[in-house]
Amino acid sequence: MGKMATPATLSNHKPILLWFRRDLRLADNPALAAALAAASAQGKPVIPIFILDESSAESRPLGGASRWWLGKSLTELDHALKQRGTRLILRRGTTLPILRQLIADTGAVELHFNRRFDPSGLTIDREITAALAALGISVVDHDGNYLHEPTLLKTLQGQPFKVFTPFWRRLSDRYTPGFLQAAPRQWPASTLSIASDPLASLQFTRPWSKPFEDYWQPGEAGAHHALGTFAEDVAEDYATTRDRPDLAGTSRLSPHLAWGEISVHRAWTGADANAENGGGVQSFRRELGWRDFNMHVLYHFPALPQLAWQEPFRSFPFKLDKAGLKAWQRGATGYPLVDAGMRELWHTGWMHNRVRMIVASFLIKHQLIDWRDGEAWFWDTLVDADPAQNAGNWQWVAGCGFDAAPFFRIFNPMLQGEKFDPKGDYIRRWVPELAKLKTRELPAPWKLSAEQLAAADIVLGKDYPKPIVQHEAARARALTAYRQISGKGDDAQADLFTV
DNA sequence: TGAAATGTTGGGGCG
DNA sequence: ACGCCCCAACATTTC
Repeated sequence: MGKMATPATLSNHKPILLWFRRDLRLADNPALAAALAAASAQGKPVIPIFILDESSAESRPLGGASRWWLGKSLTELDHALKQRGTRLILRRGTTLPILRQLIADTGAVELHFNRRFDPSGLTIDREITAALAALGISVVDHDGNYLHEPTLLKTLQGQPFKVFTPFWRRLSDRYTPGFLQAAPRQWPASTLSIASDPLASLQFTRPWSKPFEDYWQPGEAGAHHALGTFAEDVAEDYATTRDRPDLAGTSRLSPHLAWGEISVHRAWTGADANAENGGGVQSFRRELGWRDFNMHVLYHFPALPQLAWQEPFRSFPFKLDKAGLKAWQRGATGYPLVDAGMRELWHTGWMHNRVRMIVASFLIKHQLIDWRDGEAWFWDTLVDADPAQNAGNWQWVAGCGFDAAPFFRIFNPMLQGEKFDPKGDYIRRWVPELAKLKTRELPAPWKLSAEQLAAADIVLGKDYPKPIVQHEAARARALTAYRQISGKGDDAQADLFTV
């Protein structure tokens, strides 16, 4: 019993599989810790694997920016494993046959992973668990990705939460930091030789993703570095600076959390390195709470990425406007703050949170374009794209989700610029053709005189687009459309297509 | 985690 | 001195 030494030749016969998914880290990883503990107790090797499965009908292919990040992150993980004497085994294809083959090739008897709750992931995991259990494999899943897994929190009536604030109250009342454990210093020795698909074969590059390297350090080390910077320099004032896209006022942890390069428990506890960070840390933890809430919502409403939660919105009179969608995607709406955000997204794979709300509101409410078109664009271009966060936040802005912003809350891009980019630094950075304008001239260049434009070397419609919609009219049109679906409108025949 | 329209108040200019 | 008007500042309501 117990820790009796086992000859290495025998031990290799029954390895333990450690299946990485969106938890690409060695520290604070319950599945990893359990696999290593079992291996150590039984003298077995541990084989770390990652499977890129885009085969199942319901699984959504990764977006381009996510692919770029994943390739980098897997490289980092493989590097960290090599430092410990092993390496990451990569496979691309359908999960179950790949696992079956690995088990047949290695004689593995045990599989560990951290639970996930997105619909396609859940489907695959249930299938795997049943199929491998039938083969006599011990499949062990772990709690490693959320503050509270979505299966744990229910209202007093036993229902899923539909409103964030009570959800958050319950979560933060009950929360105690979950699994935290330093990365292992070494890996169990193994003589197994297992083939791995080369990273390049997984096609992780996209033509436009090159500049991302200037802005990000994917991988576990980069994640911890980002948290350290946040705790030291940013967290204290986070409650206010997080709304300022012109400042480095956010954590920038979202892609690291999306790929699980850092544990959400580590982010929770690590944010208050300084005792003075109180208010900012509370505000940051609330954002982590939104991450849990969105997963909670997706778990209980799996159609979230495709279907409005609130039924009246399912018949919202969206416009089919390919040109308008393209203008939004390219950052050519003629509204400088909107365009700045869309260009930041394109160049860096990320957009400041407040600006995300503004550009999303603009697409849905000013342009009357389906929120799912925006969701799809973000899915392709965000390095932090996550099925729950992306869909949940788009439905929130559209006003059709759980606890959503009311539809009649329509952002005014000019006002938002004055409030949250008061010196115009953010607009000037991402829309450099407007850089010579005076700060008060920046939010609405179409209102400027010929002299003002000339002084800044701008020809409107040539150097920078004219606005594709007119704010006041677009706002009125959105409210009309909203009244129409909410049943409050007696003007159902109102012309929604002339702004 | 809005904005605009509408309502109220109070100081100051003015006859 | 007083009432009247204007309007900025603030508050409330509406979308």
